Amino acid sequence: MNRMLQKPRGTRDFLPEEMEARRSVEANLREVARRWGYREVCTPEFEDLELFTMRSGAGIIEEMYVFEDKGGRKLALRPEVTAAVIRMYVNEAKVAPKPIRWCYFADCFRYERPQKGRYRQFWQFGVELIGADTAPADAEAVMLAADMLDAIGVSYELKVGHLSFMKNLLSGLSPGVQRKVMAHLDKKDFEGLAVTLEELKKPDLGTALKDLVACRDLDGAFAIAGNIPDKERFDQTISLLDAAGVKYSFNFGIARGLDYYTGMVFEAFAANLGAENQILGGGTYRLAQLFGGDDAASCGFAIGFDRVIVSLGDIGRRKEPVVAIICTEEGRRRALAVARAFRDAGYRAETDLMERGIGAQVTHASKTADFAVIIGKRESESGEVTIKNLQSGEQKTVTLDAAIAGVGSHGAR
RNA sequence: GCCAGGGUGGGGUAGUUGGUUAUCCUAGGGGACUGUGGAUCCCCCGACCCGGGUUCGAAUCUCGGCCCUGGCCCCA
Repeated sequence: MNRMLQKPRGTRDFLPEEMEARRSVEANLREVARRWGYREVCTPEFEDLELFTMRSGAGIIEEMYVFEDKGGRKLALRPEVTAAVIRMYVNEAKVAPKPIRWCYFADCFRYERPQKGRYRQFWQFGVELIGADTAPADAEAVMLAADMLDAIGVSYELKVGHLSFMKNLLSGLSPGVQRKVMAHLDKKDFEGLAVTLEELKKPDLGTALKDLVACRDLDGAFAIAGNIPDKERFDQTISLLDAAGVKYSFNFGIARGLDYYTGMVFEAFAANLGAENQILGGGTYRLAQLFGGDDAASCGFAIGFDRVIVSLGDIGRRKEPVVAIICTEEGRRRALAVARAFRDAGYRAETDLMERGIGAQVTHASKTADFAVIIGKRESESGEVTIKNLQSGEQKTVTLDAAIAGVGSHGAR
């Protein structure tokens, strides 16, 4: 064992079985995105450090992979994709017809302590809806999120909230104090909250905030926080979600990302994941202006792909029949043609490369394949092939076309 | 950054009052054996996470580090 060749902390290797499972989930997500009109984009794996600090502040440098290139540029491996997509929009696509519907599947990097569902390299499947500043746009993002999670079969709870309720309650406070209060709420640290509000001589606010966080219905939220500026739009969004039959509950305590989210926010959680159980997060935001573009309202979300995979547990990979082409030395050339015929028919066909005897080839095939197609001296003379079903053990000598048809009529292992 | 539990061939394991060549299963390669060898038998391959300390001698005791699993914190 060579210690120099270990993989870096928080990264993973994926064997073929895992990759097949991951790709199958990914394909489901892609298919849902496609049906809703979201087209895939791709941005660089690393960007100017500034792109991320502009959005989220210098504090996040601690949690990023930051490095300097040979030209002395400060760069960072992307910790998320939204900022890059909006940069791309500003750079390349700000005159594209609105709304813009984009999606991405990308690996991201964060320098954090690995634990269940948290890795230093992880994948996100996300969508961004740019340029539609309306209730139907907000509703579409939530509906699409629910559709995607349903499509991959993960069991989840969807929470929808709106930042204006909390902003309403906190409007009298300075931004710094707001941030402090938000931190208390985020941790559900109501004792610390009470102390902070006592210092501000606003003990009543604590009660209202606590009620709001606990509130699970829309009327109640309006009663606690008063009428928010976006009331009409949020009402409309909610009525659209209800009409579409989306299953969700309200949570007006969703506080993360107050920095850049502007209105509706939503999150989804899986029950069986332990501490890192959030599998989706999103909301409406405005970033284009920050990156030098015209103001553009956006709404988007990202799915924590690795957490979804963990939550799904053992998922079946796509089943496909595997055909082992077995031959003797005199049949080898013809075996190549037979293999080609199976491949042309769309099947996965593998030939012997170890120059083993027929028996050993059958042994090997029994572990790795569903069918063995044998081309030896007898088959070469008759012009037929012998096909053996490796599960049932039955075999027969038939024409090549019949053998191909036979594979098609049976399932895989 | 903090806490707990771990780390023996590719996978799973036995082995600690310190003492032969580190056990077994499995996987992989080869042979017996040039048409079913998917069986049987035999052979091969291959490990004590890294480094320091104690000792005549360390997988075992000790210190530090690395990594894994889970939790805390954080979560754009």
